[in-house]
Amino acid sequence: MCEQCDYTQLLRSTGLEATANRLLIMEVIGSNNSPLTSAEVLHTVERTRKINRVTVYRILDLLVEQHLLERISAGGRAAYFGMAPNEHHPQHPHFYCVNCGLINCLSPESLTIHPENLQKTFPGRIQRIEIRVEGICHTCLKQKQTYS
Amino acid sequence: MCEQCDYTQLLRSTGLEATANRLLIMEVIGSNNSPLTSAEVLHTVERTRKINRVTVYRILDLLVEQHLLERISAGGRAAYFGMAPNEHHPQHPHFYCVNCGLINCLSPESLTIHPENLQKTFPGRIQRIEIRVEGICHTCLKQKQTYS
DNA sequence: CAGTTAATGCAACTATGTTGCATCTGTAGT
DNA sequence: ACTACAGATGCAACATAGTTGCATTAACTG
Repeated sequence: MCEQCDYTQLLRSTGLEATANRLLIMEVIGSNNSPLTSAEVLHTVERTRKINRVTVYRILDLLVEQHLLERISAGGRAAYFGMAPNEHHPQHPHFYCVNCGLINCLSPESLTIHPENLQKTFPGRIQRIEIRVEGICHTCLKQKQTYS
Repeated sequence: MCEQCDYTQLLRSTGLEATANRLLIMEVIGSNNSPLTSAEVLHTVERTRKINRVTVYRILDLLVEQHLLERISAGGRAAYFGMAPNEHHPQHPHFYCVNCGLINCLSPESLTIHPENLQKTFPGRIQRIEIRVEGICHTCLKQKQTYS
């Protein structure tokens, strides 16, 4: 997803120490082409370095809070984490396959939204609009005749 | 949210028995003006009738599967349940307050989406598009000067 | 009203995430 | 380099949301 990002730079810019764990987690998420769950992040990082499950949760929370990562809710219970929108990564919708649980990033232009109406009348503050497309992915469609 | 729906009718139309538990759960969700968690449904139903937690989960799953209810993912871990779009209830976006956890239904016209581009190029089947607006609600804005 | 099927209840379990506190690490000041 | 401190990490225990297997009950069919 991101080869152009300098993670150390990104971390420092928010005032956070660029520790080995934080860098590794950003690299794992940044180089994957779709969002990952905390468990997936944990297991991937563990291949490189011993790390505690709780540390992963805490770093993910911290990075979401600092707007370096984005928390994406899928159909299931687990949250997914991807790069937050920045100069290299525009915000984009996600696709969730209700059959196999796959999460995919859709291109930013694939769905456009017009929040002008909403902004006029909504009394709260809007920070982010998440668009989630649900359905059956290409692979599941091919495998199960039931769906076609 | 819904006074015009005949829940017995709705259940029967999907081939499900209209049991007391199922009717009650549909009434609880249908008459609330924002989506509820399974725990909220459980506690509300319990005021009328003894019911098991697992039964609530099973009925909610069943009704979502039959497209009578809609599962909405909020920022937190718990899923929310609301009436599925039907003739009385057009699909609509939801607002989630990241501060207090409030979930609100937005008017169907408040945000419009144009899925034409996506349909042209997406190889899977699209069943539903969920739009979630995240931010800080009016009440939290008023209470916390930090946000303003 | 007997037989059958679907619905519900109960207990135990899994997955995901959280908290409190102890320990370690990295940085700043000397 | 040494010390002191703050922040980061680890560990154990806990909390919450949801699931599964199996026994029991309720509802429909003839």
